[in-house]
Amino acid sequence: MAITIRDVAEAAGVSTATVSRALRGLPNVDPVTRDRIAAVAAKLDYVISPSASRLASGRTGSIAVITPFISRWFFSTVLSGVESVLQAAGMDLLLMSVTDTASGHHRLPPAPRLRRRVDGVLIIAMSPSDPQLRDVLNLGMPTSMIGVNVGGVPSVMIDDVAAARIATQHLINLGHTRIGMIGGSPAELPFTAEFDRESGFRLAMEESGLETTPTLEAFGYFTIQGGEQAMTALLTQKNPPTAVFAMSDEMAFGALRALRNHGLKPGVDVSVVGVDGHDMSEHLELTTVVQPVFDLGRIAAEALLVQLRTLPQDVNLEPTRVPTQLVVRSSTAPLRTV
Amino acid sequence: MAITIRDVAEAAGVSTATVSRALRGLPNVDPVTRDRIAAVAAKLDYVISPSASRLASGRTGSIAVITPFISRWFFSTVLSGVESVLQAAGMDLLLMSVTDTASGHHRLPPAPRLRRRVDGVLIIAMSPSDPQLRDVLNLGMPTSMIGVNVGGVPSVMIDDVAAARIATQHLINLGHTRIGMIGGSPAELPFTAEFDRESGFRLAMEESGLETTPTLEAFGYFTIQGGEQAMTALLTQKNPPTAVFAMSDEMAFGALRALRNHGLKPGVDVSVVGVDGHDMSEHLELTTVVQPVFDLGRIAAEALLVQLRTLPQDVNLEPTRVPTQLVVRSSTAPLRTV
DNA sequence: CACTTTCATGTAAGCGGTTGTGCATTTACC
DNA sequence: GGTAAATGCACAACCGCTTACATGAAAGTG
Repeated sequence: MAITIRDVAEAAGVSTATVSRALRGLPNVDPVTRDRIAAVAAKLDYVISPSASRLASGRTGSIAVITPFISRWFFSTVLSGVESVLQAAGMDLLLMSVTDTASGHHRLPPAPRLRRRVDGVLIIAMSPSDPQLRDVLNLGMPTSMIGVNVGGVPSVMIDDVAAARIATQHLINLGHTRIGMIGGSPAELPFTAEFDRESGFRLAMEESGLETTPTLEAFGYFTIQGGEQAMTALLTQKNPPTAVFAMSDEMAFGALRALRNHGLKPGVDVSVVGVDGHDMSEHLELTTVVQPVFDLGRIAAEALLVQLRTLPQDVNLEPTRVPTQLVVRSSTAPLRTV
Repeated sequence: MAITIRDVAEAAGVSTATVSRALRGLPNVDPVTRDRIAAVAAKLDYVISPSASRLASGRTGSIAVITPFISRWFFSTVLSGVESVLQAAGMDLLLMSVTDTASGHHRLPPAPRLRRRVDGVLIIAMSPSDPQLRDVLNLGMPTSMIGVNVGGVPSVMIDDVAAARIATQHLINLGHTRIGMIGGSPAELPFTAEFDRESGFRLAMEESGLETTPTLEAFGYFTIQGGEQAMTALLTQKNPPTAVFAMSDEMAFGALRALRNHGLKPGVDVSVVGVDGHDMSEHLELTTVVQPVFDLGRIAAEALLVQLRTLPQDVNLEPTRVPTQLVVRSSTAPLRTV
């Protein structure tokens, strides 16, 4: 049916072995022969059979990307960065989400679907304590992680502690002392970012001798809706905060909305700062700590490719930290002196 | 090294053929034998080699998803819907973007990378006249498209003409007569949606005996930024519109921002309506024609799976239309009588 | 010039499954 | 009880490529 390497070999008057070597650019092939083979292959419109190549070589030429969400801004932007690198490298990108986007419940665990199927795995922001993550890591295949800190596995991330600290410090510098926090969730499987950003928040508060009170902390589940509810909860306190640190821009968006619903102006009545550098943050005038999300994906993918060509003992296990930047907009402003 | 089907066969005292049939649930296997084989396979922790299976059977068990963008809301949401179906069906999802997200220039065309690699292709919102799309369709493999209308190829989409017409009619019903439009781009490769939404807009205007003037039409390139610039251009006309139909929510967001920058209030000074039902549209109080984006992906993926199990002549080539719904929010309001 | 290297290519044994064919052994039927 | 059909399973030929090893020729060496 389709053209095989044998057809090319016959047409070029060589063996299939030579065709295989010539087409893959291996050494020890006469340049003249190589050109002839290339010409014949092109004329016959030959394309290699990936299945056969994979079976024979043991390499799949594909990478699995495992992510808890596909359509959320952070995840799709990371994915975009990953894809740009893998496409350039000629690698296939297998996309697998870990949770059911529609119903929220967990799907088939990814680990069994990975074995013998991909050369490496790229994991986006799963919880370090997620058993599914453990299963994947136990596979022992080349792995690269984004925003997850697990010892002994290469990863790339921002310094979440520093990011949260800078954001909080910014509020403190503006004169705020009653500062609230909108976190992720009280669940037992926190993301690395969630954990670290909380630390950064507390650290900044402590450094300035400010108190953190549980009543000024709420959970927004990293969604707009959740952020709105969290902010509403904070605003209905007896003594509401004058400024709020939200762990993500999307929660901050919700917070801004809650403010508006209460007739309050962001930056005037209550300051809000987020973390992410979401596409819409500029549009909504949100002060935020911008992280290079596309680059996070790009760098992690590149690290994985390097890993595939490197001896295990030479792999860099230290987390790669990428820089962040505080971008101040009108959602934060000096505390109004009453 | 790894456990093969032969190991399982020996341990179970049968031939590899029987193991193969048993594990795949094929008929003509004694239930007792099947159970024994399943038990042995589980005990040995056997996983099939996809490469070998693919080579032998000719089926790859994977679907390529081709999309011009990964991180934009519409595309990542569609992708999410696609993924949910393919994952449930045990199919591998190969993600390929067509344009270089970083630099904007075109990458390797997808067609050569598709041959012998996937069982089917799913295409999201490419231009019907894109030569790359032609190349892919010429491959003659099972294909399903989302938001693209090309004769003879199964597709799923909303009725874009109707959606635009309803949105425009809504503005007309509110008493507006000077109605502007923010379209995609003046490029020679319009998306189907772009083309049809323009038709819908003109149709609604004509039906009501209203004039469309080129000076009240601008291009927003389907981005927030572009929408903002387009709206700014419209506002600086001698006789600016009192209402604007934007072809997408993201452009509408930009339009809202432009209004704010000019000290104008959406719904009070100028009404804005979009199309999409973007996550943020509720948050920004944008009136919009909601389309079920996740379902678009889900339905297209299901149609593709059906196609893989159907004779070519039985494939439904008529575009599947999914319903939309106008959601009215405060960005649109009756024309202020001066 | 005899001898060792190097280089270009061929030979053939896999890689790990799938599936058409054939052969017993049951089961069904009259 | 004899024949026909159905069932359960093994045999073995692939699927299309990769790669260790073999081979012969050309090039380098003292």
